[in-house]
Amino acid sequence: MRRITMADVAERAGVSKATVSHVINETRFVEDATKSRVREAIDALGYRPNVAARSLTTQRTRIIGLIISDVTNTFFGELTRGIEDALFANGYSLMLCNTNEVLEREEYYIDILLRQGVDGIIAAAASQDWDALNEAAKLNIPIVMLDRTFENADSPYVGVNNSQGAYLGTRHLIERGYREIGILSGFQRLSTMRERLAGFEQALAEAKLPLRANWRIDSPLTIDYGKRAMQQLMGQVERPDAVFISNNLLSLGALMGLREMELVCPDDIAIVGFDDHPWAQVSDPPLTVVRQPTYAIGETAAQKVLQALNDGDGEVSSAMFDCQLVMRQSC
Amino acid sequence: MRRITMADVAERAGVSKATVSHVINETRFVEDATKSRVREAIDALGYRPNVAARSLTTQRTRIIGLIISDVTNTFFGELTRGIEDALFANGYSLMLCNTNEVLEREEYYIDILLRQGVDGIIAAAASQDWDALNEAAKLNIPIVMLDRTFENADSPYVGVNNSQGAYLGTRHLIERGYREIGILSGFQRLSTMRERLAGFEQALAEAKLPLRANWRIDSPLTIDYGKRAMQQLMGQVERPDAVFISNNLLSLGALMGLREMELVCPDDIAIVGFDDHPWAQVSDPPLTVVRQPTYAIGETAAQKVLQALNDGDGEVSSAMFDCQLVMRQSC
DNA sequence: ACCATTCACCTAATCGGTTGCGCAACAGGT
DNA sequence: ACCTGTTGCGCAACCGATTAGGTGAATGGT
Repeated sequence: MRRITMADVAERAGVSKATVSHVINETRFVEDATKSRVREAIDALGYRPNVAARSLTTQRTRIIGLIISDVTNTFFGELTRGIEDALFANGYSLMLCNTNEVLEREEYYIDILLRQGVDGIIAAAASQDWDALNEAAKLNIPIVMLDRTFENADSPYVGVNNSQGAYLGTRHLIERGYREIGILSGFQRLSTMRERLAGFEQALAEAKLPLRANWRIDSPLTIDYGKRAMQQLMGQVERPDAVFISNNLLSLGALMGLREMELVCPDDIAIVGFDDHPWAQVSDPPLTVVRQPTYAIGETAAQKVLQALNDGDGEVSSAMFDCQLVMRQSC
Repeated sequence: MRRITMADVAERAGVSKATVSHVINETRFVEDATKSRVREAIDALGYRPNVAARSLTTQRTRIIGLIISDVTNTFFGELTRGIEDALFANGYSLMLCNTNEVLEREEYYIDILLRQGVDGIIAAAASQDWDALNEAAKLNIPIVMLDRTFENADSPYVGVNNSQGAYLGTRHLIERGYREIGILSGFQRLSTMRERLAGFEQALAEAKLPLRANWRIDSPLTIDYGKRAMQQLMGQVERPDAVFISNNLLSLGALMGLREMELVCPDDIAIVGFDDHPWAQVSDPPLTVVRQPTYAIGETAAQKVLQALNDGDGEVSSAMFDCQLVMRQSC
């Protein structure tokens, strides 16, 4: 059975395709009688407009591309949900590109999205300087940097004030009386990691506390590496008595690592993590963390792209949220 | 600056659009010399094929729609990752539709996906009988039911053997010596919940253990309801000494509920949960769970749609994975 | 009664690719 | 020299919508 096209509807309603189109899009006045004949025909035939055909002429797809590194991470899941809700509310769809933090895959996806003709892109970029994205920006398609950004990015950023967050967490450790403080972080090519380290260092500096080189461990942002990092940290003769952990997967891994070494938190080492997670409430011990308003970040990012789409050439501003300290029992 | 089209490339290479198209798609022999002139023109101009135009004639989009209820839930995140990886490997893209378990949103999305002209749909349906989906199946677009299915579904299913899993978990409780066993479950309109309840009941029956009506609590699948359910369960005068929990969010909520009541697991109540989660290793206590091969399920689901796409009319089979018991310390 | 508007809708070009059909040029056979 | 077959590629219709421009009928003013 052939697909039903606008021509079929037009014929059945006894009007031209143009009129059908105008009824559907409400782009021109059509008499009530005609309008309802068209609507009736649409229902009767079960007509569904073909998006590809429409996109071809309008040059718009009502699709937004999202590039993230790991849907599995609840943090990104929550971001995605915020984005999706906002897009849904505005009649846009979401094309999900999960890169598993692989650079080539990022570039490949950018290309795909451009071919696809997405109206905008929201990206949590893994690269430190993303030519592909900047190129896309030149193509005049709005881009929003999510969670992370990079030096020469010329697109608005939506995320948190990472240094403020790290500062907050570190200050908390200091106030609780810890003096020997280390940090588990990701690699410095990620803007988030640079900023969090900066906030951390600032807090230490203000308290005139030194940071020993071997108390700072940078590793890939996975549970497994978090475990190793913690074990490396605590395997040393001179151990810190507290640690700030810049990422939720690292925190989780760290807890596993401690458990394996039969060390207990916070007695052997206190922890403040970054990013909250429902399970952090029931972990052993419940984790004190710096929380980001994740859903809101996603929502805002989506709104920014849509705004750029609607406002035409008006510059779209960045948005930086503050973090919040959630005290539990890991310090 | 105007978009660059195939005509531009053709002109620069001194050939016709047809030839350019054939070079790109390798659909017809083209002399090496010509071929490289075309390729050179493509690079020089930075030409990118327009997907909408292509879809219009080929009637294929190389997009697969995924309908799930909650990207935030790591379980779905993992499924999504498996699906995305498989699609990526085959040059397909993913359109993500997050329904937040809202029925109208599901139906709306189905419609969107059909308009979009997706080549296939993978759906974790919340409805018990999904007319919209069956209708789509009639439209000849391949559909795969993910994780859940429903009575009159005429599409293949990819997921686990839920009753086997629940049976496994419940048996374990029985073998550990528990006799007063309850169950926290979701509503029975979800196939997964029906099947898990069945497996649970079978294990009890075989051990000639009764199930008290008030030891079975069905609730929405959220952390919050998990908490309430557990508190309701344990607020009774006659308490069970063990409970099987059919869903990971409920398990998490249950742990929170216990904590609030200052009850300890497994002393006051033993738990076996469904679905593993990295955090379950470091929770207090580490949770014994029935694990599903989540990533593989997603991957398989994607492969099934692709297979349906390639094989034409060959029937695509369902795939049912087995669950596995992961013993930790909650019982 | 006639011309100018306005109203309600139609015609046809267009978006950017794909693809069936056909053609010119050349090679090979007789 | 002529016919046939093959090789490599061009022509143009088509996919299904949008939209600028135009047309006939009805209305209204003088």
